[in-house]
Amino acid sequence: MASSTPPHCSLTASKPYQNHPYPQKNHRQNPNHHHHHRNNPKWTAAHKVSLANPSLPSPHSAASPASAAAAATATQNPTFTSLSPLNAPKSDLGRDFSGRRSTRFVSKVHLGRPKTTISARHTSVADEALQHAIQYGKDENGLENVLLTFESKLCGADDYTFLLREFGNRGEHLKVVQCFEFAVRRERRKNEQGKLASAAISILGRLGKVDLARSVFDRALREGYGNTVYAYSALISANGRNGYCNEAIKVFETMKNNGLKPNLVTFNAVIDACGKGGVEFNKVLWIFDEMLKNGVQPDRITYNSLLAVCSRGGFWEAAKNWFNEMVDRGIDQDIVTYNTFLDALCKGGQMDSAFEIMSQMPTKNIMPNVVTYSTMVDGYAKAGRCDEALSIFNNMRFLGIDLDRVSYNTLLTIYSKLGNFQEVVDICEEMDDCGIEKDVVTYNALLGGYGKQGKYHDMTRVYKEMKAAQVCPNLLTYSTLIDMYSKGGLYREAMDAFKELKQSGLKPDVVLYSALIDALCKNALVESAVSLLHEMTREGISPNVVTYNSIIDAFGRYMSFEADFDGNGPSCPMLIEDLTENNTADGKGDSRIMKYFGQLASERVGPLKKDSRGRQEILCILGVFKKMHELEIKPNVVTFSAILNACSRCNSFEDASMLLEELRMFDNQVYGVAHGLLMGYRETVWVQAQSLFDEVRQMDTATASAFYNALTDMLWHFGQRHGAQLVVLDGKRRQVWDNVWSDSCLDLHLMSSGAAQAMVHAWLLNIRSIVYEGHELPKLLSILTGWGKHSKVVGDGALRRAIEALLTGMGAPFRLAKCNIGRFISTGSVVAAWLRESGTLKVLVLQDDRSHPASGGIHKISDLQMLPL
DNA sequence: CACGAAACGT
Repeated sequence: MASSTPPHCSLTASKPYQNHPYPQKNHRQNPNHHHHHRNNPKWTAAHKVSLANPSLPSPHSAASPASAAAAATATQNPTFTSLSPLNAPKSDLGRDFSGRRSTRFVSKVHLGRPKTTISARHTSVADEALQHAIQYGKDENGLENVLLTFESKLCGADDYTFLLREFGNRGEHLKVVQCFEFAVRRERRKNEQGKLASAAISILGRLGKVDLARSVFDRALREGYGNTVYAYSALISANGRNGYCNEAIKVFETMKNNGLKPNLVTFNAVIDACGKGGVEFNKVLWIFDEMLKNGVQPDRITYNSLLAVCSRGGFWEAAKNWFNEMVDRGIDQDIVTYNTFLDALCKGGQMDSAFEIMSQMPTKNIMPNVVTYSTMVDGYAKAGRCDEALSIFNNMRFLGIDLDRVSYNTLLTIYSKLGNFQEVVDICEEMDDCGIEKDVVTYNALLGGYGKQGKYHDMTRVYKEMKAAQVCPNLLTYSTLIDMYSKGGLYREAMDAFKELKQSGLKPDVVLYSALIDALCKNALVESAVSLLHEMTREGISPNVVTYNSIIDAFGRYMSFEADFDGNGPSCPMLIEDLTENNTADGKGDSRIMKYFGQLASERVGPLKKDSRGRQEILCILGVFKKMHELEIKPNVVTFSAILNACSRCNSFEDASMLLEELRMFDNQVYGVAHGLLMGYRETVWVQAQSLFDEVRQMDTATASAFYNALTDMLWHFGQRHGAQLVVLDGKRRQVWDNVWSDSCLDLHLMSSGAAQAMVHAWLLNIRSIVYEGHELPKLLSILTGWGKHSKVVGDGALRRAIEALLTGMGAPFRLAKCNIGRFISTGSVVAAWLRESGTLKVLVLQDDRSHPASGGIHKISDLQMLPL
């Protein structure tokens, strides 16, 4: 195990669905790949690159998806640019199946423009039939009669296909089915029947009726006209566009097994399905590769779908490569290309690049539209740059671009998150005025916004309003309600929402379970949390990294790692898992969830309850880690922070080393830095530390500061105080905590206690150098600790007390401000005098308990046990 | 073929 640290750990892959794109597939293109990985020293620059850029699938510069694709192109399909004989016959199905085209038809028809200017393949009789169908075909019999009336005049599959599409445009899925059945009964020619089937499948797919699409397909197969590339492609697309990506891929495989050759449309549909379904990046590469090998030339839509795959996973570098590849291949780029590419950049946090690309659009004669702007607005908001988000939005308004529901929802989400509810109300009114109705996304954003601010009454009110407006709640709605109510301690309401969820027939997903588990964790009901973890697995819902992070964090928080050999602690749920294994009957899980709510509501156990179970719990947490490995759940930076925090709560090196060992299994680089600094091999690991910090800094400040806090706390806790200080200074330099210090003020409110203490020393040393350079200090000096908002226990002032003890301990002349208990103050002259005292420097300078000059040796965790505490 | 909503950390 030790020697096979998984290479797939990604610090930056914080989205659980985001699979790290390590190209298991790529060694074909890069035979050296595996060789390289195994033999590389642990912390090469190569590893760094793979961590820093989730879009780079391997340490190889040549193995980015696009260049992998390019390599495949170059080595396996030299005829890429020419039409290979393997290429399936070019079809115009792509155009034929386009819902947009038919929509355009409708508008043109309705504008009364002469039909001859449209490349319509249907006859005018079909138009007439449609008008009749709209007028008289309201019910099944009516439509049957209309169809019978026109039967003799309607001309083949093209006319019927036209009707199918028009019914589709009107959302009439039952009419689509009826019309298809009517038409196919009257058609003898197999290929015409096939056309009808493909059209019906595609249209039903667009309407979200995958089951109906499937039944049409099955019927087509049974009746001998369904075994065509077109029907399969339509079914793939129907599944893909409705999120049944695995099913889409299955259909794709079946199709090939039946001897059919996928064409451009098929591949486009499969790749598109992958993007929607969040399929592993490698799988997509593999399919794209297969496409090239089969001589099917990718077109604009293929690339747009590939870009969408990147956007989904945040693989912005791959997107960049593919975007450039399009230019190289002479493939036209359209507004969709740009919007998708921009979205990939935004999702990858590359806002400045995105802005640059957007600025170039007009020079390419592609004008940014409402989608472009919404994408950018959302990107800036997600990057925490709300000012810029709002200013982009105002730009869009200024340009007179018509706002759509999505753009309003995006804006609404921003104001909800900012807690600016006056704006939220105003926007809702504006939407009303424009006749844009709130949809489920709007309501979910509102619910989340009010909930996050603790405005549970408003949340309840909005939920009622939602139901009154007959907007059907979805799983996300219930998840939000349950999560928010639980966080607010309103377990009764949470339970009610859960009951409604059950009544609606929706099934809890991993997010909902994770929210419940987190609620249990936050109330120190870790055992219940772990047993719910097993419960969800039994229900067929796989936990992900977020689920585990909650639990690991709770262990770190509530476990005391003191050895306790009474041996009779409550048994660990992990260990009795098998006893409850056969509990899969439907409904049992639900009643158990109800039981957990009851447990939460009873408040018998407060968040301060600490069990002292020692070894038992160590075994339990090790079991949790083991399971995480078994399920191949990739940790992220939150996991690392949670493990480091747990280390800070260990009373012995031994326990901490056990946890660090877990860290090592997850990620050698993070382990290397944490362990190296802890052991005093700072000089050896500092370069690695720098590259690690570079990556951490790529993330948002909350995530980054959490990691810095956790690492520093751990070092401080185990006496590596100089090391801790170097880490916080690095964090300060990278602005992990904003505006930590000025000459007159040190703001510690975002810092953990170890980090804050190390920072106090650093700041005072800095002030001291000002004094020794002969400069005046500001009249008033302050140290802010806040009110414990960021403390593990809200309002307990742990940080304040730690700083107070620290200042007292070193005799620093600061006192608590009278009006603000989170603020220590002093005057410049008093502090300057103290700094000039002979003993002061000595108490300010921090030392490490352990330090080793650079020796370059490999240091094992077992070294820990050899050293004194 | 493009844009929007949820869980972990602070």
